[in-house]
Amino acid sequence: MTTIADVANLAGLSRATVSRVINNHPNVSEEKKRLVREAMDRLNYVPNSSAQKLRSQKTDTIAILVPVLTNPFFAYLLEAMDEVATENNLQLLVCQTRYDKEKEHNYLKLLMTKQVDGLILTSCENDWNSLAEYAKYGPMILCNESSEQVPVPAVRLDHEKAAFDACCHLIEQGCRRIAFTYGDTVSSVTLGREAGYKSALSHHGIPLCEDLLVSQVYNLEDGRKAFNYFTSLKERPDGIFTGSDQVATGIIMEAKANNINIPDDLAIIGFDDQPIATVVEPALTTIRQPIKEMGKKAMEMLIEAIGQKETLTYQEILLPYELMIRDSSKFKIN
Amino acid sequence: MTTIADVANLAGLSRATVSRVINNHPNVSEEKKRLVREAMDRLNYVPNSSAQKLRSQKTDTIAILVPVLTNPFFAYLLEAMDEVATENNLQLLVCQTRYDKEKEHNYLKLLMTKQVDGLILTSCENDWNSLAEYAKYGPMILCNESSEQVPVPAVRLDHEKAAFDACCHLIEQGCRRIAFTYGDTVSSVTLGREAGYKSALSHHGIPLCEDLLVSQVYNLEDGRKAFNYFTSLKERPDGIFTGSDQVATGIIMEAKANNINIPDDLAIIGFDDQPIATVVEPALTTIRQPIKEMGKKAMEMLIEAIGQKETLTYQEILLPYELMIRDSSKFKIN
DNA sequence: GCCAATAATGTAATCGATTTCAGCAATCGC
DNA sequence: GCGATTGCTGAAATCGATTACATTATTGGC
Repeated sequence: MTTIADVANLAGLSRATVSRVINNHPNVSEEKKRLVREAMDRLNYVPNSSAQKLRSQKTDTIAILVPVLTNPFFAYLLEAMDEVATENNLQLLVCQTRYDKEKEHNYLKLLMTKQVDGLILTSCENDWNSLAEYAKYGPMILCNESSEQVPVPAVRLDHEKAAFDACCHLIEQGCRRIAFTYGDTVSSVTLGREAGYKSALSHHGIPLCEDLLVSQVYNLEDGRKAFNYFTSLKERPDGIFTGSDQVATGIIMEAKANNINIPDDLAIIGFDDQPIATVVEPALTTIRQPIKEMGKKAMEMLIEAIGQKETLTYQEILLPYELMIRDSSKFKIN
Repeated sequence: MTTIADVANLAGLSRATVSRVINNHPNVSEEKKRLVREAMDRLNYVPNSSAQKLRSQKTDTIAILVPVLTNPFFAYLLEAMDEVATENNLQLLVCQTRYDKEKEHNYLKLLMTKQVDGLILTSCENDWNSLAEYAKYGPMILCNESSEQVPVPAVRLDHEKAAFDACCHLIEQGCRRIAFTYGDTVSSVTLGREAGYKSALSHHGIPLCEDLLVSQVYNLEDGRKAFNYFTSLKERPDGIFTGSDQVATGIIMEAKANNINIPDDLAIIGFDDQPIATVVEPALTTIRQPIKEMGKKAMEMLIEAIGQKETLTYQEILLPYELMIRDSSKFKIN
């Protein structure tokens, strides 16, 4: 392996000068610059980045924690973050937690071990206290999730309000037994949506029925299962607010396979407005999140935080959402 | 920041001993182990990984180059790789090239700068020669793509044969003017599929028509555009073999919006058998790739290559595929 | 023409770990 | 009871860069 010393020798200069050329320091004569460049070319030299990181105490790498990449919501979020990151010459370390506490813990340690300059959390399995612990070691931003208990800024949308709107829409369309499916029990996203769901019900004087709340529902396949669970109930729901377009799509497909009419027998609302929402038939009513802006904003905030070196505080940036009303929830009245 | 020296001081031992405890070396007495562990706990010590990497000359990190994460094919591939990687205590550096030559170059440099122990390429923008150049610096595996010109093993399926089968199927269903959409022009995937497409046509004595070959078609939206291009032709195709389920879905949706009957007016075949293939109506005929096995296999081979330190050679592992016949291509006859 | 300021370069310390080597103590075999 | 082996520990070199400081050469002002 060729090192900076080899280059210095070949160029007949000191390592310091070579380093200055690498880092574009001023005060290096053109003549020596040329010599160094030639030597670097001839030796096919590339600086060892572990050494650079160790010495300079920064990594130019940012960790993004996502539960899974196969959920398009997170894929699009990552894409947006990646855009901003590469513009700023930062690398992205993509970490899939798979909704696993321990995996998440391990990835959070990246901040402690100085393997990354900062970290963005898009979902959270561990409790907020332990998160706050990690936040001491380096800048961190919450994106999608949020908690007042953590001294960390958050970029997200108002899931409570969004869920409230979605459920009110179902009620206005005539639904009276509304189910709610979600993924994680501890996530702030879930808690917000659940609160919105419940307040919409009580706001319209509809009693809450625990049978209609289903957790651990993440993807298309889970959606199918959820549908079958609901049809197994004595009193079936006539509307479902799901936490994801994938789930909603799974429900619709299984409903069709079972000759249940959507939306007349069962109205469905998804979340995210992913491409699949307009592919499935009937097209899915859903809540559009400004994913791109969310990812960009989170990354921008992190970059600023890294630059400033000040300790972060709790702060929330709420982004707008939009209820996209499509056929899966329409004309339930009459 | 607390270092190994701080721990050594507090424990009243040398740095060497602390290091041994960290790395689970034998020949450290239980007594000292305890002392070290206590000191580490008390100081909240975590080893600095840049220092570890520099000294040990390995990173336990693997770079995966994908064009985009929003294409589910790559998302699922990554998921499979991630599974094997985490089992082996390896980190994944996910790199999105966005079909950009320069970005790809930069990511390939990770191998030279020793930022990663190995690298998997799932698509390739640059020419094979320059790739071979990078391959000198560390182990590399091609996954999905392949080329005899690069001394690197490849895991993929036989795209030529798959495309041949797909097109023969269209022909058997009665299609006579078959279009072909693909993404990149230089990719080996495309070249293989194109060859299969052409040989299927000539095998059945169907003339090739350049109008029916369309490139730079990647996603749902591109699929819609492609459809509109095809309908603008004087002689429209009666069957389309696309390079991706996303594209095929876009075509189907736009066709429906234009009252074109699928498959009677236009038969469609996708590629990958992504979830969306069974969501769209009519369900999409497509070629199922064993994505999970492909990702796992590629990662396993890379891990082995990293262990062995031998120079790699050209080698191909072909995985089986399956033509999933669904409604988008059925019953064209009569 | 002299002194101060500035530019260009080198020396050596440093980042935080791992690992070789050597030293010492304890154990073993006979 | 003595030499050989084994187990445990520390001193110091090392990985490959960056950078504070020192040194020398050059320029500028008056």
